[in-house]
Amino acid sequence: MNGRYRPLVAASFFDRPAETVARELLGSFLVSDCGGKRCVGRIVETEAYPGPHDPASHAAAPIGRTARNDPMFGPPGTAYFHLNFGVHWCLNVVVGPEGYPAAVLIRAVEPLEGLETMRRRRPGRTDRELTSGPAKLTQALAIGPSLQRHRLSDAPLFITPGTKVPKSSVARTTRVGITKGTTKRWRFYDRRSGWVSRSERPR
DNA sequence: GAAACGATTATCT
DNA sequence: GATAATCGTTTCA
Repeated sequence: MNGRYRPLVAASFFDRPAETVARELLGSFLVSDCGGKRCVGRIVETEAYPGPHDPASHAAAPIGRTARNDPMFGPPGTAYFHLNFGVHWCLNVVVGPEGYPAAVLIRAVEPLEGLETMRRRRPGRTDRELTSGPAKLTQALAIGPSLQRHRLSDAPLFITPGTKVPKSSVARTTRVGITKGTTKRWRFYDRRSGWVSRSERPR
């Protein structure tokens, strides 16, 4: 059961350009029942990786389709988990038509429900540090590559409409931590939230 | 505070 | 063999 949260309609919402989905995902709720405890976060920061023309994408044109990026070619509304620096798992939502590699990275959420469980999973952290980064939130929600290609309309990990972020509160910047495609402003966040990862790393 | 840096491993050249 | 869509600790001001 999905409890009191109603799943998004996957096809219509996610089968659109990554930039559009990244902006509109702000304010949605990410619900995880993994590990037997319900944890809910409001999505406050995202990044778009819109296709093969994006040199920063794991599916950039020179790379093509490989074992690692294959989930990005899957149907819209499914999960793509990738490992970063050998240690951190990050969650992406696959968007656009099946067969076309595009995704939205979920960079930060604001804890709404299951705070005690998240604190137990990330001991010694302040509440702000629970979910204010792409690999922090996967730890707090106890999610990872066992959910590779999982449909994000189904338990135990799904996205629901949540509360809409007004246009005036949406900030748009360049993406964080990449070395290619650094001029594109494909990062979106809710400027009212205290859970946004501020790390804009200079190059 | 801000900035530097090491961890740790799959993936691609 | 180099690199990477990060995090957490240490170091310095």
